[in-house]
Amino acid sequence: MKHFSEMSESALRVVDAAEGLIQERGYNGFSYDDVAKLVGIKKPSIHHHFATKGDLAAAVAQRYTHRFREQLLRIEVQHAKAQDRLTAYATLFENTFAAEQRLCVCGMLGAEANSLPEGVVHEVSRFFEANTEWLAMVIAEGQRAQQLRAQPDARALAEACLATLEGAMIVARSVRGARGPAGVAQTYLSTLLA
Amino acid sequence: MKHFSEMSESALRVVDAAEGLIQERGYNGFSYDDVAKLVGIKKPSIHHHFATKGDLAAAVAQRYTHRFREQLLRIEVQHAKAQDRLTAYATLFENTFAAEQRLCVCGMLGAEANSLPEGVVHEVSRFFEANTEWLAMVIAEGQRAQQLRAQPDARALAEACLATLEGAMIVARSVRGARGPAGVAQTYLSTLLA
DNA sequence: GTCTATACAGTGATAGAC
DNA sequence: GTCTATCACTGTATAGAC
Repeated sequence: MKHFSEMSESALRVVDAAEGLIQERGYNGFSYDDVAKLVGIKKPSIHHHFATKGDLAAAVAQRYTHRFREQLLRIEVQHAKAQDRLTAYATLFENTFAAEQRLCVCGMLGAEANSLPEGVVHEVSRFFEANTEWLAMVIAEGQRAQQLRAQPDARALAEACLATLEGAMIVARSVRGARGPAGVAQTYLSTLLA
Repeated sequence: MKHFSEMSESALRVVDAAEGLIQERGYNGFSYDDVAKLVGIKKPSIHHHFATKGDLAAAVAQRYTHRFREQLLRIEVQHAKAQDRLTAYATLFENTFAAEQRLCVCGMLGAEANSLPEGVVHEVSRFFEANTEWLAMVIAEGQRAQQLRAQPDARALAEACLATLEGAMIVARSVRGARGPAGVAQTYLSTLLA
């Protein structure tokens, strides 16, 4: 697959449109024609940039993961304490959700994983693994600095944290008045504090 | 909508098939023809039982919620301590997931909520609300009995617990070697203990 | 890089016979 | 309750001109 940094401007506009559609309706809920209408070109022009729908979705997931990792780095630089880093992490999900109840691209694709082309699932798994690894690092550091309770091991807590945020977006989508990911994460975070 | 207790045997076989398909591929990932093939009848016969796809999905969600509530009652009867009840609760999700990585029906539909007929979303929200309410009750009782930490309020912990389980199924679906809902829930539960 | 035209299977849904 | 036949439409994808 071509890396998004080498894509033409048109191709990137296609990725932009597809990303929003995946977050709103999922892989099985949008079509090449939906993308074409959003970008302002015709359906076969999309195929020129991405031969198959799976290629397009994989590109969306790849760029999403890349951008997410950049945000994680930025959080590491801007915040020193574990609780501040985790709060900023939750804000990433909250900001996504605040925009028209958009889901995490990989949360949506993860749910659909069993009906997705292999290449897409691979990109999704990379997203989850990168997030778990980063969270485990942050939590382990916080435990060593005695900012967080030392109790369960960092990797397990990281998995639980990621699952909580992904799940919170999904539940909040259909329950009127439910708290969004930031609120739920705050509850989770409070159980980790020393 | 007709209640499933008044449905014909054929209609129930249709609901069985649709339930499995929704858990595997989601609302937008299955068709009337898929259901017909599983049941062993033709496509228009499905329409005889459920006029629209939305009607069918709503019936699936309704029955799923009803059965889930029965299980919650059973847990209340069989287990007295909060931690045992919560572990049994997590086992419900684990059992679902253990069968071919099946998702919670309402977790899947919740992700797709923005592209679903209104009636389906309503049933999904009832599922989440019933679960949150039950969990809040169990947790509040556990806190009063000093089996759980008294720290954050029971309702917030209940929301976090539900989100964690729903999210854990989704993450585990695309990450090879990730722990399932039971494992992740155990981590969450350990942070609640007194 | 974009277009028109088109192939071809699948979609949810309806009509009407048995 | 199930069927055959069919509807109008949408789906992904391709061929080939500009």
